[in-house]
Amino acid sequence: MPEQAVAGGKENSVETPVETTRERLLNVAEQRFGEGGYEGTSLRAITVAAAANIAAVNYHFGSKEALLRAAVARAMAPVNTERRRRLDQLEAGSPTPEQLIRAFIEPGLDLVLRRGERGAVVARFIGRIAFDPSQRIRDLYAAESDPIESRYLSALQAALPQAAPESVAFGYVNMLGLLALHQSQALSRTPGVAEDEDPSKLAENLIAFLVAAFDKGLRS
Amino acid sequence: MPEQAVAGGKENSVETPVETTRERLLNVAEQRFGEGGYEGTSLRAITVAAAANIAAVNYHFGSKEALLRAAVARAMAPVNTERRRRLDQLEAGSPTPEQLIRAFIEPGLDLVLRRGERGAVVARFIGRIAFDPSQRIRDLYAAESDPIESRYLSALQAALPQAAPESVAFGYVNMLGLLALHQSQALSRTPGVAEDEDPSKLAENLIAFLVAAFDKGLRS
DNA sequence: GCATAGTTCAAGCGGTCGTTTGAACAGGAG
DNA sequence: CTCCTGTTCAAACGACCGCTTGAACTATGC
Repeated sequence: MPEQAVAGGKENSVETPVETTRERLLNVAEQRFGEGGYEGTSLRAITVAAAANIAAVNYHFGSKEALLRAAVARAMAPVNTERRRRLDQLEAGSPTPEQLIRAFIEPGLDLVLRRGERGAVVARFIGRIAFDPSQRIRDLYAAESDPIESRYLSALQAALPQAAPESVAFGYVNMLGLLALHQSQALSRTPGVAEDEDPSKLAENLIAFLVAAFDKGLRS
Repeated sequence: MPEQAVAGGKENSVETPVETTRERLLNVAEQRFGEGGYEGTSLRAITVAAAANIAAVNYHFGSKEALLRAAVARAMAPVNTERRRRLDQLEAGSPTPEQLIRAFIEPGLDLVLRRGERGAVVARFIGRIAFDPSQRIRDLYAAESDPIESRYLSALQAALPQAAPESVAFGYVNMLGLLALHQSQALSRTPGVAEDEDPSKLAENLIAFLVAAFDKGLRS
Protein backbone atom coordinates (compact mmCIF):
# COMPACT_ATOMS: atom_id res chain seq x y z
CA MET A 1 0.00 0.00 0.00
CA PRO A 2 1.76 3.17 -1.18
CA GLU A 3 1.47 5.70 1.62
CA GLN A 4 3.61 8.74 2.25
CA ALA A 5 5.34 10.37 5.17
CA VAL A 6 3.23 11.79 7.97
CA ALA A 7 2.43 15.47 8.17
CA GLY A 8 4.01 15.86 11.59
CA GLY A 9 7.51 15.03 10.40
CA LYS A 10 9.99 17.11 8.41
CA GLU A 11 9.14 17.73 4.77
CA ASN A 12 10.99 16.00 1.96
CA SER A 13 13.58 18.04 0.10
CA VAL A 14 11.17 18.45 -2.82
CA GLU A 15 7.50 19.20 -2.17
CA THR A 16 5.54 15.99 -2.72
CA PRO A 17 1.86 16.91 -3.25
CA VAL A 18 0.62 13.46 -2.30
CA GLU A 19 -2.78 13.52 -0.62
CA THR A 20 -3.09 12.17 2.84
CA THR A 21 -5.88 9.75 3.71
CA ARG A 22 -7.56 12.58 5.55
CA GLU A 23 -7.51 14.82 2.47
CA ARG A 24 -8.72 12.06 0.18
CA LEU A 25 -11.64 11.41 2.51
CA LEU A 26 -12.60 15.08 2.52
CA ASN A 27 -12.33 15.30 -1.27
CA VAL A 28 -14.49 12.26 -1.88
CA ALA A 29 -16.95 13.34 0.82
CA GLU A 30 -17.45 16.66 -0.98
CA GLN A 31 -18.13 14.83 -4.20
CA ARG A 32 -20.46 12.15 -2.85
CA PHE A 33 -22.36 14.22 -0.30
CA GLY A 34 -22.95 16.80 -3.02
CA GLU A 35 -24.23 14.11 -5.34
CA GLY A 36 -26.44 11.98 -3.12
CA GLY A 37 -26.94 14.07 0.00
CA TYR A 38 -25.89 13.15 3.51
CA GLU A 39 -28.40 10.39 4.18
CA GLY A 40 -28.09 9.04 0.68
CA THR A 41 -24.35 8.50 0.87
CA SER A 42 -22.79 5.68 2.89
CA LEU A 43 -19.40 5.80 4.54
CA ARG A 44 -18.50 2.65 2.67
CA ALA A 45 -19.10 4.33 -0.68
CA ILE A 46 -16.85 7.19 0.41
CA THR A 47 -14.05 5.05 1.78
CA VAL A 48 -13.98 2.77 -1.25
CA ALA A 49 -13.71 5.74 -3.60
CA ALA A 50 -11.04 7.28 -1.39
CA ALA A 51 -9.09 4.00 -1.26
CA ALA A 52 -9.27 4.11 2.51
CA ASN A 53 -10.39 1.73 5.18
CA ILE A 54 -13.80 2.25 6.73
CA ALA A 55 -12.24 2.74 10.15
CA ALA A 56 -10.19 5.65 8.85
CA VAL A 57 -13.26 7.88 9.02
CA ASN A 58 -13.72 7.32 12.70
CA TYR A 59 -10.00 7.56 13.32
CA HIS A 60 -9.59 10.92 11.57
CA PHE A 61 -12.97 12.52 12.25
CA GLY A 62 -14.87 10.47 14.82
CA SER A 63 -18.16 9.92 13.00
CA LYS A 64 -19.95 10.37 9.71
CA GLU A 65 -21.46 13.66 10.82
CA ALA A 66 -18.06 14.91 11.99
CA LEU A 67 -16.67 14.12 8.55
CA LEU A 68 -19.42 16.20 7.01
CA ARG A 69 -18.75 19.00 9.47
CA ALA A 70 -15.06 19.02 8.58
CA ALA A 71 -15.87 18.99 4.86
CA VAL A 72 -18.28 21.92 5.22
CA ALA A 73 -15.76 23.90 7.25
CA ARG A 74 -13.00 23.32 4.71
CA ALA A 75 -15.24 24.17 1.74
CA MET A 76 -16.62 27.34 3.29
CA ALA A 77 -13.35 28.71 4.63
CA PRO A 78 -12.08 30.44 1.45
CA VAL A 79 -15.58 31.75 0.65
CA ASN A 80 -15.96 33.25 4.09
CA THR A 81 -12.47 34.72 4.01
CA GLU A 82 -13.14 36.44 0.72
CA ARG A 83 -16.52 37.73 1.89
CA ARG A 84 -14.99 39.16 5.02
CA ARG A 85 -12.25 40.82 3.01
CA ARG A 86 -14.75 42.47 0.67
CA LEU A 87 -17.01 43.54 3.52
CA ASP A 88 -14.09 45.13 5.35
CA GLN A 89 -13.23 47.03 2.20
CA LEU A 90 -16.80 48.16 1.48
CA GLU A 91 -17.65 49.18 5.00
CA ALA A 92 -15.04 51.91 4.73
CA GLY A 93 -17.39 53.83 2.41
CA SER A 94 -21.11 53.80 1.61
CA PRO A 95 -21.56 50.73 -0.55
CA THR A 96 -24.42 50.47 -3.03
CA PRO A 97 -26.77 47.46 -2.95
CA GLU A 98 -25.08 46.17 -6.07
CA GLN A 99 -21.65 46.28 -4.47
CA LEU A 100 -22.97 44.35 -1.47
CA ILE A 101 -24.76 41.79 -3.57
CA ARG A 102 -21.64 41.35 -5.65
CA ALA A 103 -19.55 40.93 -2.52
CA PHE A 104 -21.85 38.11 -1.47
CA ILE A 105 -22.46 36.30 -4.73
CA GLU A 106 -19.05 36.41 -6.36
CA PRO A 107 -17.12 34.61 -3.62
CA GLY A 108 -19.76 31.90 -3.76
CA LEU A 109 -19.75 31.49 -7.53
CA ASP A 110 -16.45 32.83 -8.86
CA LEU A 111 -14.10 31.39 -6.31
CA VAL A 112 -15.74 28.09 -6.79
CA LEU A 113 -16.88 27.87 -10.40
CA ARG A 114 -13.73 29.26 -11.96
CA ARG A 115 -11.56 26.46 -10.65
CA GLY A 116 -12.59 23.75 -13.03
CA GLU A 117 -14.11 20.44 -12.11
CA ARG A 118 -12.94 20.48 -8.51
CA GLY A 119 -14.38 23.92 -7.86
CA ALA A 120 -17.71 22.87 -9.29
CA VAL A 121 -17.75 19.85 -6.99
CA VAL A 122 -17.22 22.14 -4.02
CA ALA A 123 -19.95 24.48 -5.24
CA ARG A 124 -22.46 21.69 -5.62
CA PHE A 125 -21.55 20.36 -2.20
CA ILE A 126 -22.11 23.71 -0.51
CA GLY A 127 -25.34 24.37 -2.35
CA ARG A 128 -26.80 20.99 -1.50
CA ILE A 129 -25.82 21.03 2.15
CA ALA A 130 -27.33 24.50 2.59
CA PHE A 131 -30.74 23.06 1.71
CA ASP A 132 -30.46 19.51 2.93
CA PRO A 133 -33.81 18.01 3.96
CA SER A 134 -32.58 17.44 7.50
CA GLN A 135 -32.67 20.41 9.85
CA ARG A 136 -29.53 19.24 11.63
CA ILE A 137 -27.49 19.32 8.43
CA ARG A 138 -28.81 22.73 7.45
CA ASP A 139 -27.86 24.04 10.88
CA LEU A 140 -24.37 22.74 10.29
CA TYR A 141 -24.07 24.93 7.22
CA ALA A 142 -25.75 27.90 8.90
CA ALA A 143 -23.27 27.77 11.77
CA GLU A 144 -20.46 28.11 9.25
CA SER A 145 -21.73 31.30 7.65
CA ASP A 146 -23.49 32.79 10.62
CA PRO A 147 -20.92 35.41 11.75
CA ILE A 148 -21.00 37.18 8.38
CA GLU A 149 -24.77 37.19 8.10
CA SER A 150 -25.50 40.00 10.55
CA ARG A 151 -22.82 42.21 9.02
CA TYR A 152 -24.40 41.78 5.59
CA LEU A 153 -27.87 42.45 6.88
CA SER A 154 -26.99 45.76 8.51
CA ALA A 155 -24.88 46.84 5.56
CA LEU A 156 -27.79 46.06 3.24
CA GLN A 157 -30.18 47.93 5.48
CA ALA A 158 -27.91 50.98 5.39
CA ALA A 159 -27.71 50.80 1.60
CA LEU A 160 -31.51 50.54 1.36
CA PRO A 161 -32.75 53.02 3.95
CA GLN A 162 -36.21 53.21 2.41
CA ALA A 163 -36.84 49.46 2.75
CA ALA A 164 -38.44 47.92 5.81
CA PRO A 165 -36.18 45.65 7.90
CA GLU A 166 -38.38 42.64 7.16
CA SER A 167 -38.02 43.37 3.47
CA VAL A 168 -34.26 43.49 3.69
CA ALA A 169 -34.29 40.17 5.52
CA PHE A 170 -36.66 38.78 2.89
CA GLY A 171 -34.33 39.88 0.12
CA TYR A 172 -31.34 38.40 1.90
CA VAL A 173 -33.07 35.02 2.23
CA ASN A 174 -33.87 35.08 -1.46
CA MET A 175 -30.29 35.98 -2.35
CA LEU A 176 -29.01 33.12 -0.23
CA GLY A 177 -31.49 30.71 -1.78
CA LEU A 178 -30.72 31.65 -5.35
CA LEU A 179 -26.99 31.41 -4.73
CA ALA A 180 -27.39 27.94 -3.25
CA LEU A 181 -29.66 26.98 -6.16
CA HIS A 182 -27.09 27.87 -8.79
CA GLN A 183 -24.26 26.41 -6.77
CA SER A 184 -26.08 23.12 -6.45
CA GLN A 185 -26.66 23.07 -10.20
CA ALA A 186 -22.94 23.13 -10.88
CA LEU A 187 -21.93 20.00 -12.78
CA SER A 188 -25.46 19.43 -14.03
CA ARG A 189 -25.13 21.17 -17.36
CA THR A 190 -28.36 21.56 -19.23
CA PRO A 191 -27.51 21.78 -22.93
CA GLY A 192 -28.47 25.05 -24.56
CA VAL A 193 -28.30 27.19 -21.45
CA ALA A 194 -25.84 30.05 -21.91
CA GLU A 195 -24.59 30.12 -18.32
CA ASP A 196 -23.20 26.65 -18.60
CA GLU A 197 -20.46 27.61 -20.99
CA ASP A 198 -19.32 30.71 -19.17
CA PRO A 199 -19.65 30.63 -15.39
CA SER A 200 -18.89 34.34 -15.12
CA LYS A 201 -22.02 35.04 -17.18
CA LEU A 202 -24.00 33.16 -14.56
CA ALA A 203 -22.63 35.40 -11.82
CA GLU A 204 -23.37 38.57 -13.79
CA ASN A 205 -26.89 37.49 -14.65
CA LEU A 206 -27.66 36.47 -11.10
CA ILE A 207 -26.30 39.76 -9.76
CA ALA A 208 -28.35 41.77 -12.27
CA PHE A 209 -31.43 39.76 -11.34
CA LEU A 210 -30.93 40.40 -7.62
CA VAL A 211 -30.00 44.06 -7.98
CA ALA A 212 -33.22 44.73 -9.87
CA ALA A 213 -35.25 42.85 -7.29
CA PHE A 214 -33.61 44.64 -4.37
CA ASP A 215 -33.90 48.08 -5.96
CA LYS A 216 -37.52 47.86 -7.11
CA GLY A 217 -39.04 44.79 -5.49
CA LEU A 218 -38.87 45.46 -1.74
CA ARG A 219 -41.72 47.24 0.01
CA SER A 220 -40.98 50.24 2.20
CA MET B 1 -58.32 -2.60 15.90
CA PRO B 2 -60.89 0.00 14.87
CA GLU B 3 -61.04 -0.06 11.11
CA GLN B 4 -63.82 1.10 8.85
CA ALA B 5 -65.74 -0.19 5.85
CA VAL B 6 -63.92 -0.56 2.57
CA ALA B 7 -64.19 2.08 -0.13
CA GLY B 8 -65.48 -0.36 -2.71
CA GLY B 9 -68.75 -1.04 -0.96
CA LYS B 10 -71.84 1.14 -0.60
CA GLU B 11 -71.50 4.23 1.58
CA ASN B 12 -73.10 4.43 4.99
CA SER B 13 -76.26 6.50 5.26
CA VAL B 14 -74.27 9.33 6.87
CA GLU B 15 -70.94 10.31 5.35
CA THR B 16 -68.19 8.92 7.58
CA PRO B 17 -64.98 10.83 6.83
CA VAL B 18 -62.79 8.11 8.28
CA GLU B 19 -59.42 7.87 6.57
CA THR B 20 -58.46 4.69 4.83
CA THR B 21 -55.08 3.11 5.46
CA ARG B 22 -54.03 4.30 2.04
CA GLU B 23 -54.92 7.91 2.87
CA ARG B 24 -53.25 7.78 6.24
CA LEU B 25 -50.07 6.50 4.62
CA LEU B 26 -50.09 9.33 2.09
CA ASN B 27 -50.73 11.92 4.79
CA VAL B 28 -47.92 10.72 7.02
CA ALA B 29 -45.61 10.30 4.02
CA GLU B 30 -46.13 13.97 3.13
CA GLN B 31 -45.29 14.97 6.66
CA ARG B 32 -42.23 12.77 7.17
CA PHE B 33 -40.71 13.02 3.71
CA GLY B 34 -41.06 16.79 3.99
CA GLU B 35 -39.34 16.74 7.34
CA GLY B 36 -36.47 14.32 6.85
CA GLY B 37 -36.26 13.85 3.11
CA TYR B 38 -36.71 10.61 1.19
CA GLU B 39 -33.51 8.85 2.23
CA GLY B 40 -33.76 10.13 5.79
CA THR B 41 -37.22 8.68 6.38
CA SER B 42 -37.82 4.97 6.87
CA LEU B 43 -40.96 3.11 5.92
CA ARG B 44 -41.18 1.89 9.49
CA ALA B 45 -41.30 5.43 10.83
CA ILE B 46 -44.12 6.20 8.39
CA THR B 47 -46.16 3.09 9.09
CA VAL B 48 -45.87 3.47 12.85
CA ALA B 49 -47.12 7.06 12.68
CA ALA B 50 -49.91 6.02 10.32
CA ALA B 51 -50.93 3.14 12.61
CA ALA B 52 -50.46 0.77 9.70
CA ASN B 53 -48.51 -2.40 9.15
CA ILE B 54 -45.32 -2.10 7.17
CA ALA B 55 -46.62 -4.54 4.58
CA ALA B 56 -49.47 -2.14 3.86
CA VAL B 57 -47.07 0.11 1.94
CA ASN B 58 -46.13 -2.62 -0.45
CA TYR B 59 -49.71 -3.77 -0.71
CA HIS B 60 -51.14 -0.35 -1.58
CA PHE B 61 -48.24 1.16 -3.50
CA GLY B 62 -45.66 -1.49 -4.28
CA SER B 63 -42.51 0.12 -2.95
CA LYS B 64 -41.16 3.06 -0.97
CA GLU B 65 -40.46 5.03 -4.13
CA ALA B 66 -43.95 4.30 -5.46
CA LEU B 67 -45.39 5.66 -2.20
CA LEU B 68 -43.40 8.84 -2.73
CA ARG B 69 -44.57 9.03 -6.33
CA ALA B 70 -48.20 8.72 -5.28
CA ALA B 71 -47.74 11.36 -2.58
CA VAL B 72 -46.14 13.78 -5.03
CA ALA B 73 -48.89 13.22 -7.58
CA ARG B 74 -51.62 13.80 -5.02
CA ALA B 75 -49.96 16.91 -3.61
CA MET B 76 -49.30 18.47 -7.00
CA ALA B 77 -52.67 17.74 -8.56
CA PRO B 78 -54.62 20.76 -7.23
CA VAL B 79 -51.67 23.08 -7.85
CA ASN B 80 -51.37 21.94 -11.45
CA THR B 81 -55.11 22.16 -12.00
CA GLU B 82 -55.20 25.73 -10.77
CA ARG B 83 -52.17 26.68 -12.83
CA ARG B 84 -53.71 25.24 -15.96
CA ARG B 85 -56.95 27.07 -15.27
CA ARG B 86 -55.18 30.39 -14.89
CA LEU B 87 -53.02 29.83 -17.94
CA ASP B 88 -56.07 29.02 -20.06
CA GLN B 89 -57.65 32.22 -18.88
CA LEU B 90 -54.58 34.38 -19.47
CA GLU B 91 -53.69 32.97 -22.85
CA ALA B 92 -56.93 34.43 -24.19
CA GLY B 93 -55.39 37.92 -23.98
CA SER B 94 -51.88 39.36 -23.74
CA PRO B 95 -50.87 38.77 -20.14
CA THR B 96 -48.29 40.94 -18.42
CA PRO B 97 -45.25 39.37 -16.74
CA GLU B 98 -46.86 40.10 -13.38
CA GLN B 99 -50.02 38.24 -14.31
CA LEU B 100 -47.98 35.23 -15.40
CA ILE B 101 -45.77 35.26 -12.31
CA ARG B 102 -48.90 35.54 -10.17
CA ALA B 103 -50.48 32.63 -12.00
CA PHE B 104 -47.45 30.54 -11.17
CA ILE B 105 -46.71 31.58 -7.59
CA GLU B 106 -50.18 31.87 -6.11
CA PRO B 107 -51.32 28.31 -6.75
CA GLY B 108 -48.10 27.15 -5.12
CA LEU B 109 -48.36 29.35 -2.04
CA ASP B 110 -52.00 30.33 -1.62
CA LEU B 111 -53.63 27.00 -2.31
CA VAL B 112 -51.24 25.43 0.06
CA LEU B 113 -50.47 27.97 2.77
CA ARG B 114 -54.01 29.16 3.32
CA ARG B 115 -55.25 25.78 4.42
CA GLY B 116 -53.78 25.72 7.90
CA GLU B 117 -51.36 23.20 9.24
CA ARG B 118 -52.15 20.53 6.69
CA GLY B 119 -51.61 22.88 3.77
CA ALA B 120 -48.27 23.93 5.18
CA VAL B 121 -47.23 20.28 5.46
CA VAL B 122 -48.05 19.79 1.80
CA ALA B 123 -46.14 22.95 0.88
CA ARG B 124 -43.05 21.85 2.73
CA PHE B 125 -43.26 18.41 1.16
CA ILE B 126 -43.43 19.81 -2.37
CA GLY B 127 -40.66 22.31 -1.76
CA ARG B 128 -38.32 19.73 -0.33
CA ILE B 129 -38.92 17.10 -2.97
CA ALA B 130 -38.33 19.62 -5.75
CA PHE B 131 -34.75 20.05 -4.52
CA ASP B 132 -34.00 16.68 -3.03
CA PRO B 133 -30.31 15.77 -3.14
CA SER B 134 -31.02 12.72 -5.26
CA GLN B 135 -31.45 13.29 -8.98
CA ARG B 136 -34.01 10.48 -9.22
CA ILE B 137 -36.29 12.14 -6.67
CA ARG B 138 -36.01 15.52 -8.33
CA ASP B 139 -36.93 13.93 -11.66
CA LEU B 140 -40.01 12.53 -10.00
CA TYR B 141 -41.14 16.04 -9.13
CA ALA B 142 -40.14 17.43 -12.50
CA ALA B 143 -42.23 14.83 -14.31
CA GLU B 144 -45.25 16.02 -12.36
CA SER B 145 -44.97 19.66 -13.40
CA ASP B 146 -43.38 19.19 -16.78
CA PRO B 147 -46.40 19.64 -19.10
CA ILE B 148 -47.09 23.14 -17.76
CA GLU B 149 -43.49 24.28 -17.96
CA SER B 150 -43.26 24.83 -21.69
CA ARG B 151 -46.56 26.73 -21.75
CA TYR B 152 -45.25 29.09 -19.08
CA LEU B 153 -41.96 29.59 -20.84
CA SER B 154 -43.48 30.61 -24.14
CA ALA B 155 -46.08 32.82 -22.46
CA LEU B 156 -43.30 34.52 -20.52
CA GLN B 157 -41.26 34.99 -23.67
CA ALA B 158 -44.23 36.62 -25.37
CA ALA B 159 -44.75 38.94 -22.42
CA LEU B 160 -41.06 39.89 -22.43
CA PRO B 161 -40.26 40.24 -26.14
CA GLN B 162 -37.11 42.25 -25.46
CA ALA B 163 -35.54 39.56 -23.30
CA ALA B 164 -33.30 36.84 -24.71
CA PRO B 165 -34.68 33.29 -24.53
CA GLU B 166 -31.85 32.22 -22.22
CA SER B 167 -32.76 35.10 -19.93
CA VAL B 168 -36.38 34.07 -19.80
CA ALA B 169 -35.32 30.53 -18.95
CA PHE B 170 -32.95 31.89 -16.32
CA GLY B 171 -35.73 33.91 -14.73
CA TYR B 172 -38.05 30.92 -14.79
CA VAL B 173 -35.49 28.76 -12.97
CA ASN B 174 -35.11 31.46 -10.34
CA MET B 175 -38.87 31.76 -9.94
CA LEU B 176 -39.15 28.01 -9.50
CA GLY B 177 -36.31 27.97 -7.01
CA LEU B 178 -37.65 30.81 -4.89
CA LEU B 179 -41.11 29.28 -4.82
CA ALA B 180 -39.67 25.95 -3.66
CA LEU B 181 -37.56 27.76 -1.10
CA HIS B 182 -40.50 29.47 0.53
CA GLN B 183 -42.65 26.38 0.28
CA SER B 184 -40.02 24.32 2.04
CA GLN B 185 -39.81 26.92 4.80
CA ALA B 186 -43.47 26.48 5.64
CA LEU B 187 -43.82 25.28 9.24
CA SER B 188 -40.40 26.59 10.19
CA ARG B 189 -41.49 29.93 11.57
CA THR B 190 -38.68 32.28 12.34
CA PRO B 191 -39.92 34.67 15.03
CA GLY B 192 -40.00 38.32 14.01
CA VAL B 193 -40.44 37.71 10.29
CA ALA B 194 -43.56 39.38 9.00
CA GLU B 195 -44.43 36.75 6.42
CA ASP B 196 -44.89 34.10 9.06
CA GLU B 197 -48.01 35.67 10.47
CA ASP B 198 -49.72 36.37 7.17
CA PRO B 199 -48.99 33.91 4.37
CA SER B 200 -50.66 36.13 1.81
CA LYS B 201 -48.04 38.79 2.56
CA LEU B 202 -45.38 36.27 1.63
CA ALA B 203 -47.00 35.66 -1.73
CA GLU B 204 -47.31 39.38 -2.45
CA ASN B 205 -43.72 40.09 -1.45
CA LEU B 206 -42.38 37.23 -3.50
CA ILE B 207 -44.39 38.32 -6.54
CA ALA B 208 -43.19 41.91 -6.19
CA PHE B 209 -39.62 40.67 -5.87
CA LEU B 210 -39.89 38.53 -8.99
CA VAL B 211 -41.76 41.10 -11.07
CA ALA B 212 -39.03 43.66 -10.41
CA ALA B 213 -36.34 41.15 -11.30
CA PHE B 214 -38.08 40.06 -14.51
CA ASP B 215 -38.83 43.60 -15.63
CA LYS B 216 -35.41 45.12 -14.97
CA GLY B 217 -33.02 42.28 -14.30
CA LEU B 218 -32.97 40.24 -17.51
CA ARG B 219 -30.52 41.04 -20.27
CA SER B 220 -31.77 41.52 -23.79
C1' DG C 1 -74.31 -21.49 4.82
C1' DC C 2 -70.12 -21.12 1.83
C1' DA C 3 -66.83 -19.44 -1.44
C1' DT C 4 -64.39 -15.31 -2.87
C1' DA C 5 -61.81 -11.11 -3.12
C1' DG C 6 -59.76 -7.30 -0.49
C1' DT C 7 -57.10 -6.02 3.38
C1' DT C 8 -54.25 -6.45 7.59
C1' DC C 9 -51.05 -8.84 10.42
C1' DA C 10 -46.71 -10.82 12.91
C1' DA C 11 -42.65 -12.63 11.58
C1' DG C 12 -38.70 -13.02 9.07
C1' DC C 13 -35.73 -12.58 4.74
C1' DG C 14 -31.06 -10.96 3.02
C1' DG C 15 -28.57 -6.93 2.98
C1' DT C 16 -26.47 -2.57 4.43
C1' DC C 17 -25.85 0.86 7.85
C1' DG C 18 -22.45 3.48 11.27
C1' DT C 19 -19.34 2.16 14.54
C1' DT C 20 -15.91 -0.64 17.24
C1' DT C 21 -12.21 -3.81 18.06
C1' DG C 22 -7.58 -5.53 18.41
C1' DA C 23 -3.90 -6.68 15.83
C1' DA C 24 -0.45 -5.27 12.37
C1' DC C 25 2.58 -1.90 10.45
C1' DA C 26 5.43 2.28 10.04
C1' DG C 27 9.00 5.65 11.35
C1' DG C 28 11.62 8.42 14.91
C1' DA C 29 13.92 8.86 19.58
C1' DG C 30 16.45 6.99 23.24
C1' DC D 1 17.63 -2.88 19.16
C1' DT D 2 13.64 -1.25 21.83
C1' DC D 3 10.08 1.49 22.96
C1' DC D 4 6.53 4.69 21.46
C1' DT D 5 3.18 7.13 18.79
C1' DG D 6 0.48 7.56 14.78
C1' DT D 7 -1.92 5.15 11.17
C1' DT D 8 -4.09 1.36 8.60
C1' DC D 9 -6.22 -3.02 8.36
C1' DA D 10 -9.72 -7.14 8.20
C1' DA D 11 -13.37 -8.54 10.75
C1' DA D 12 -17.21 -8.21 13.25
C1' DC D 13 -20.90 -5.86 16.22
C1' DG D 14 -25.88 -4.79 16.84
C1' DA D 15 -29.26 -2.12 14.66
C1' DC D 16 -32.00 -0.98 11.02
C1' DC D 17 -33.17 -1.06 6.08
C1' DG D 18 -36.85 -2.26 2.18
C1' DC D 19 -39.37 -6.00 1.06
C1' DT D 20 -41.78 -10.69 1.24
C1' DT D 21 -44.38 -14.45 3.12
C1' DG D 22 -48.37 -17.02 4.50
C1' DA D 23 -51.85 -17.02 7.54
C1' DA D 24 -55.82 -14.52 9.63
C1' DC D 25 -59.54 -11.46 9.27
C1' DT D 26 -63.51 -8.89 6.94
C1' DA D 27 -67.24 -7.95 4.02
C1' DT D 28 -69.79 -9.20 0.07
C1' DG D 29 -72.15 -12.31 -3.59
C1' DC D 30 -74.23 -16.55 -4.29
